[in-house]
Amino acid sequence: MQLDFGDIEDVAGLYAFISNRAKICTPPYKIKIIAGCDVHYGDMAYASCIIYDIEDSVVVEQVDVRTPIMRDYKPGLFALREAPPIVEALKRVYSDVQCIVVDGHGIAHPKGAGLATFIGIIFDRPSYGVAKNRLVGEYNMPGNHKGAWEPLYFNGEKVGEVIRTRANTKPIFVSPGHKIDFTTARELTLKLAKRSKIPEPLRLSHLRAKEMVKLLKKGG
DNA sequence: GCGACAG
DNA sequence: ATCTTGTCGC
Repeated sequence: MQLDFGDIEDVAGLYAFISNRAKICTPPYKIKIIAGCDVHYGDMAYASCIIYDIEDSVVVEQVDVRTPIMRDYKPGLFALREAPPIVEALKRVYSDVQCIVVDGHGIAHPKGAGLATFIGIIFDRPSYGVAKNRLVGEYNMPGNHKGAWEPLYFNGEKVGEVIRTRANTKPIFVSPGHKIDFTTARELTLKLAKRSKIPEPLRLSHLRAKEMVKLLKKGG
């Protein structure tokens, strides 16, 4: 599959390709090992992948990668900028990852193909997205207690959920990327929201990616 | 034309 | 996302 989105000419075709292959279904196994991936930017793109054991609540592997920045950020085309660095990091993961969670949306996207969907299709694994802000869709504000949630609708279809993973804090937007269902994504999200409203693997990869920018700027 | 717009 | 310290609040 074409992974160099740097100079893709048929962007619409690529999004249709990814969107058409996205499947929403229940994983045939219990997810124990999950990968959280995030990217930060400096002179280059710094991607961090944290492999987390859900049952034992521990990090079992960590991968850092640095790649050139191929595109600017454009709402709706986030995956073209963010996916390449994450793909490079995930290719170097040794563990047998059963699910991938990324900072962004899954099918809750104008074309039904957000970053989480791209990553899920590329690696043919369950994936979902956790975003701090809405991109598309309408919803009602969930109650102010941990676990409260409301469906997110777009074009008459449910595309995600707005979940309160922590009281007195803005809810987050969770949507399936590929090979996962709403309930599984929600349960994983709530179970992994420990130290912050953000799922632990994502919170840690976020911190690590930010740290990399700081440490590897000039030399490294 | 105007407002919205993942990170 | 990034440029940026201390500070208010749970």
